[in-house]
Amino acid sequence: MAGRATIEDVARTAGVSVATVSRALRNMPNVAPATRERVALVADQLGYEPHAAASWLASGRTMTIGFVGPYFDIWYTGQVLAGIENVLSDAGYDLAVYAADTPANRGRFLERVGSLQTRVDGLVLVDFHPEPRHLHRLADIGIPTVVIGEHVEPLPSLAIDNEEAAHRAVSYLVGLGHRRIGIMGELEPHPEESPVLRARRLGYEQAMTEAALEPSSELRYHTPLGVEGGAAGFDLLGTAVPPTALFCLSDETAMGLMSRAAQAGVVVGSDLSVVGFDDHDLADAFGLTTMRQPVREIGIRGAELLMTMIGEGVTSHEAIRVPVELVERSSSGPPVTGRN
Amino acid sequence: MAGRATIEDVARTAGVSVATVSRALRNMPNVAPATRERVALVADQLGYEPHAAASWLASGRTMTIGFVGPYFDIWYTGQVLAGIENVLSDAGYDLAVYAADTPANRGRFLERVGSLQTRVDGLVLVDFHPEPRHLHRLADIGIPTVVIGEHVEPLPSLAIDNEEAAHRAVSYLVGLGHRRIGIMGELEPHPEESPVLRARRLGYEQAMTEAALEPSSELRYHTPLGVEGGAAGFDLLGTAVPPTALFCLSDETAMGLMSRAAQAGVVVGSDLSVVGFDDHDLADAFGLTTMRQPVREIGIRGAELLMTMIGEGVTSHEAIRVPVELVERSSSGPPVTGRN
DNA sequence: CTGAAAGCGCTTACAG
DNA sequence: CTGAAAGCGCTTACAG
Repeated sequence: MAGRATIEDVARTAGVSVATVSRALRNMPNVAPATRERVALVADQLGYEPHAAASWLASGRTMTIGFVGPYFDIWYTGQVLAGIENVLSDAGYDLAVYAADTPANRGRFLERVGSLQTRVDGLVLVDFHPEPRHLHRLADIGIPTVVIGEHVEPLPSLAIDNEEAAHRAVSYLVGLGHRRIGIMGELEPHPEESPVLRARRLGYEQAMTEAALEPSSELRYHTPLGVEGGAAGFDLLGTAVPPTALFCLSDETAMGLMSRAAQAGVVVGSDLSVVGFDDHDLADAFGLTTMRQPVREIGIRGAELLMTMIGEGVTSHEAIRVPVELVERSSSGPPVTGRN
Repeated sequence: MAGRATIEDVARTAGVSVATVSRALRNMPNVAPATRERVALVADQLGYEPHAAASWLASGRTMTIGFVGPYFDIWYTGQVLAGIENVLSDAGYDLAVYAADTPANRGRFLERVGSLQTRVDGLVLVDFHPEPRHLHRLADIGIPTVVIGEHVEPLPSLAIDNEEAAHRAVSYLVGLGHRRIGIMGELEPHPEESPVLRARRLGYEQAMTEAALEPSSELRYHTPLGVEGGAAGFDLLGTAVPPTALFCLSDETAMGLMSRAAQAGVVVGSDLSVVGFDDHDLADAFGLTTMRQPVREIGIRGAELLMTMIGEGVTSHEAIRVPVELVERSSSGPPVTGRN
């Protein structure tokens, strides 16, 4: 209420110059111990807090990192965000979040991306899928950036191998004896199919082909990702010859599907095998077989990489491959004999 | 790469003063249309982006809102955050997020809260539970603040009536005929019991008492919130006389419990009735009866309230009560006759 | 409608 | 080890 104390107030009452206050408070070298103590004491008494914008303007450092990600209300984003937040707050950085879910939001973000240059010291891009021209834009701006969810040269990145993981999931179903294996989620030619989902679809197709199975279009079930999408997706199955197994592009899709299947009397795990993707918190509760990706760890490692880049002023170009693990649960099993 | 363009560059090449550039670009009155156009054109050509810190320092406005919330990896927080982000980005505000989950984090936040004065134009506190001295601190700082999740005078707030909602949930179970109704979640004397959870517990106790039932300590199952906690909580039930119904303090707890129960051969909905709290995305898939709170809407309304306060420079003290709805699904039903 | 100038509160060479 | 001073890039009365 009495007005903020400024560095000048501290300097005056401590009987030193503002330069000395600045150095003392930031623990810079070349300050006499006694001086440092006195300044700290006075600053404390006055309740002095440096004005972020002023120091930022003078130093060029913002001590904040930008997080650009899809929907904040999905499980995946929350996990990554939590991991990142943890590392950054330990390192003394603030976190500014930007949603880039809808095309409109992405556009808005890209328009403003130039302004980020003066707003953040670094950037984490989660599932952002920059196009080449956006990459140029980002490169021009020159903010240290880490990409999560895919590899985008020349930026450093952390990502799983979606194609390989999907291939493994489907091969697993093949190994169980399934022949009619469907795929469910956002699929081409839907415009929303992201590079991540495309890679998973390709892995599916390749595994099918390798097993001499036809990834026919009948086995492709296009539905939005998410719980509702999965529930709706179940209704797409009710045609002539249903699949005996389904590879779902996300756990949420799989769980939505499973719940609708159960309502319809379909026994998941025998009538219909389901494999998901993510290892959502509730996947275990659902008995869902899935491809586990260490989402939270990805966030942590991404943030750590960014801190290293900023701290040491180095530019990384490494594309880190994060392992994915098949977690077998009760939603998958051999096909029921006598059927199919 | 050629170095950022500054307002001075724009002014020089447009042949006007920086003051005029500033006014023109921010659509302030008293700029000749022709001038405005020319300035805009030049700014565009030069790729000019105002330096956030400079304008912030000069104007005192940061155009960013602080979000303080618990764990970013839980469903509730993600929903609120998504709602808020939406409103703020439409209004042209940035969002800075601060985790205040662990006591350590809360402490760190409170220590730094003074510095927020110069970092954000407003604050949203989600389930933060400020103590009186913290409130004073916040009041001293004088940042427009909206509280979500509880009512904290004199700050404006949005919250459900946790006690009433819990009361309703338990009365519903009573109405079904249950007598041994347990409560599960984080319970006193556990130090982590938040005001929110306490209110739910009180609602439970009151409903029990009103029904002439004893909320005995045997019926209190203390377990961490979350899926794992619920699963672990099931094992606590296996004692002498198990409850026929359970009120869980969160849907995640309820779902964890249900999955473990199913594994153990307990039929949820008849052997054991379960009512949760939240209406999680997956509650429907689980057939979970629950108290639905409009989480995302709470975020949206909170952000809108904050925008109004900031935009119109008014201080609100309203404590907005948000309605909660009982959603009946298959996890609850009358107790099995012949038992209990 | 426009400009000159002060000022926002720091940081950082530079000089001592 | 310390201080004087320039400078970061804007905004905002004030004067015209």
